[in-house]
Amino acid sequence: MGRPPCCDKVGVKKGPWTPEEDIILVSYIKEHGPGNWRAVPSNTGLLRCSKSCRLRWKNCLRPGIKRGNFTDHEEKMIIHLQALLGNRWAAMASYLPQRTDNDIKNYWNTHLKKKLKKLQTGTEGHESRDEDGLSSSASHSISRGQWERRLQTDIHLAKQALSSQSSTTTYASSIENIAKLLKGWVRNSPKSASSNSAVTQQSYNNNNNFADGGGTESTSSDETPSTKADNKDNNNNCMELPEAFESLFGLESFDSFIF
DNA sequence: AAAGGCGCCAACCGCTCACGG
DNA sequence: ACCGTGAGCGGTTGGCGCCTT
Repeated sequence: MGRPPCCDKVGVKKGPWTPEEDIILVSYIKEHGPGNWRAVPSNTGLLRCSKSCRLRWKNCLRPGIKRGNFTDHEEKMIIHLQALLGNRWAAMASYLPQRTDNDIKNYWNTHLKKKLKKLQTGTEGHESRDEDGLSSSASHSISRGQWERRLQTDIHLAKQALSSQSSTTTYASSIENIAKLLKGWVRNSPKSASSNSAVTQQSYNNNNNFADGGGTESTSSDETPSTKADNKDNNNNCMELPEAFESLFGLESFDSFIF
């Protein structure tokens, strides 16, 4: 007998998460706390593998996540950290607690790599760079010790910024995360706010970007988006989402988050 | 207005690590 | 010391929306 796959390929749902699934996951974690991911699918009835649940929580639902544009300060920190740590995204994320490793990785790959490449071509021949376009260990001009001191300063500043925001990154923040996701869903689904899960999921996932003031302000409202094969198995008895939200988080939560 | 290309990001995949038996 | 299992991590991909032609 070989080693069984980490998750049963049969009966495991893949693809974008629906609001219903998010709510189930968050309410489960509210009760049991994050961890023991193996038990999550069986205990919640979610047709997702443990990895998928962990990732969804970590990258989208957990409290305190900041989305949207990176600040100059964050950008500089990432560049510093990348020079110091290499592509250790999780380690970098520990210095930027509001950002996920996935976010940092994506930002590096889509923005910073190019930015640095441009800079590199601008200063061609002045210093050697690795394949990511970085100064090799960013070293020749300043010492590692200097980098680390600079980093410590940045971390200190970041911590100050964090503590000034909220001392309690509580479970409420993940409610807020879902609310923000739902906000996009509501905007895009003026007609069918309930059991048409195909519409629900499509609109929902099209609006996962809840950047500070930078969310996708799509106003398209007339078309039912195409249904993907993956969505076929969406059940028909899903709760109306605002209701589900409110029943989980309190009667007025939904309105207060959405409006 | 339509088509194709590009950018972005959520999610998946496969590997490694950590830990308990 | 070895093995099995779950968790975590980094690389990669898929697909949607926007932009350009």
